[in-house]
Amino acid sequence: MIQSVERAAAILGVLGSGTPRLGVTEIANRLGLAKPTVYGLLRTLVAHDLVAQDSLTGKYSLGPGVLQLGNAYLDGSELRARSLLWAESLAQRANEAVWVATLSGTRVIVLHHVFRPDNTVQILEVGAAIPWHACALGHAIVAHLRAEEAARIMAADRAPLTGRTKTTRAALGQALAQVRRRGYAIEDQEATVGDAGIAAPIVNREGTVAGSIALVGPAERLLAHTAKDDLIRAVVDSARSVSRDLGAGRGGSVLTALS
Amino acid sequence: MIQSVERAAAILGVLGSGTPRLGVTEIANRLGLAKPTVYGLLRTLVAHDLVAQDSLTGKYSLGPGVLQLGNAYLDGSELRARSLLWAESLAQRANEAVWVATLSGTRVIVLHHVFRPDNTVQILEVGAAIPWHACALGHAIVAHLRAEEAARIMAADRAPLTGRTKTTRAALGQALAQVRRRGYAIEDQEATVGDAGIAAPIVNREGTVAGSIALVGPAERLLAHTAKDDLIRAVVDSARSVSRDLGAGRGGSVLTALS
DNA sequence: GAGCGTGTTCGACATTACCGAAAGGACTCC
DNA sequence: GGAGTCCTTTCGGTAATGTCGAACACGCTC
Repeated sequence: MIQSVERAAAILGVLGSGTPRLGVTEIANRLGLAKPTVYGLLRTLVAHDLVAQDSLTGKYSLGPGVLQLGNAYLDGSELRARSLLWAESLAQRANEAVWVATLSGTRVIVLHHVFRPDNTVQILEVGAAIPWHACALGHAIVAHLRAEEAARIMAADRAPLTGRTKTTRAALGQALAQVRRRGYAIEDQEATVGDAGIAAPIVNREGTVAGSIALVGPAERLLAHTAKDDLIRAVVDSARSVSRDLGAGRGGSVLTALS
Repeated sequence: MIQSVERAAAILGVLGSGTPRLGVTEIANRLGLAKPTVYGLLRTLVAHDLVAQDSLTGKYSLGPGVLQLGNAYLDGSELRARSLLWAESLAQRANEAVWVATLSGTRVIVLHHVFRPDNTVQILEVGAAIPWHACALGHAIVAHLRAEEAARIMAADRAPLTGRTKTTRAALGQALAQVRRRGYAIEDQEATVGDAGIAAPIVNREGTVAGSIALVGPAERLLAHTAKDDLIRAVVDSARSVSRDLGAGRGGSVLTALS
């Protein structure tokens, strides 16, 4: 594990989380490093456009290079490519917004977002990072990880986003067990007040979770008794279709949970 | 300039350009490094989710972390934030798509994209990287850079994207001089066959170019004699408005060129 | 104008990452 | 089926490399 690269990545992480513009001193303090160390790393990152420096204040922020890389990631993402059509079809069938996501660290990153087909103004959430414990997308993924990975993720901090966010280890463990039993995850206003989610895991050809697909929308619509079961079926069907496109066999450990 | 970080950035660059999945050997060859060196760097990048490894083939690709960073960059971008409203208004006024971009290396990165307001299916180009010499957005920016920076960028390779792409130093120099004289840039099918662009530079509070804003659409509509002058005026007005919001003074070196 | 807060430069120390050579697998082709 | 040929990965010595303390230059506030 190369130390300086690790520190450079840590700097990018700090610049990417919360406050967008930081000084050398501030970054050095947050990472517990000497100022010149951080300065050298920053200069290198600036040279590669991964970090930009405000020439007036001297403070640093992320640079346009990371956006370019992010776009390249999306272009190359097999999960995203395979889910485009199924996500569209799920959105039409359910008349709700669809998100496809994958896990990165302890957060879930939105790879694809199909707007609810009703011509209202919606903002694109592609690239958004959501704490895994606060959304159905995250539950669907983490519930099917290998035990050691799941343990590592459970050990991380779990700050509540709304009054309904589950944060205790017991509550989350129980939720995950339920996801494994049922084959889908439901979240009711744990990430955003008013919004709920229904998600199911997507499996790759090795039989491990590659991500998840979810319906996201107002809780009263998504969880209404009249619609809920149909929506769940639609989500699970879509997840299975994407998994099949990714090459997952029928006998995968996760797929059996879905059937 | 820290060597290992530079090499890590180079690896990200290689993974982000063209072929999405590469092996250790391939990357090592392209960068002229020893295999174990690349391997160590990759392991570190994988640990931070900036790179992902296909556990079946062993090959590497960009990871979800870069997408998260790209999104964070957009959230923190002052240029993007200030241009949101003006871009929307420009799109309405011109009834064409609007792009806002900034320079990264020798390419122009799209920060914001307002669809043409006609309900047709369009794909979002945010994050796309376009060679500076092939688009009006790039010309508008490079024409107003400091001489040394402009020289550095002129020195880079200029591959043609269409049959009409200008690639000679003379032709580009002449085009840039024209941009400086007129205060806007026009491109006719140099990046994409059928599409043209009209762009104007955006200036920050220090009086240097922060990016550019452009109308992008079919050449026969954008460059029609009946509409062209109105569209140019609309673009230049928008660029000036965004610049003002960014705090640019009236006496800036670039702004004078605009008036 | 003194004091504090920046971002930045310098240089010596020893930590650190580089690379050659070789090992462990997977696949193919005879 | 077994030898050949890729591939990724591991090891360990060497010297290049990045780290950090102290000091500099600058802008701001009091």
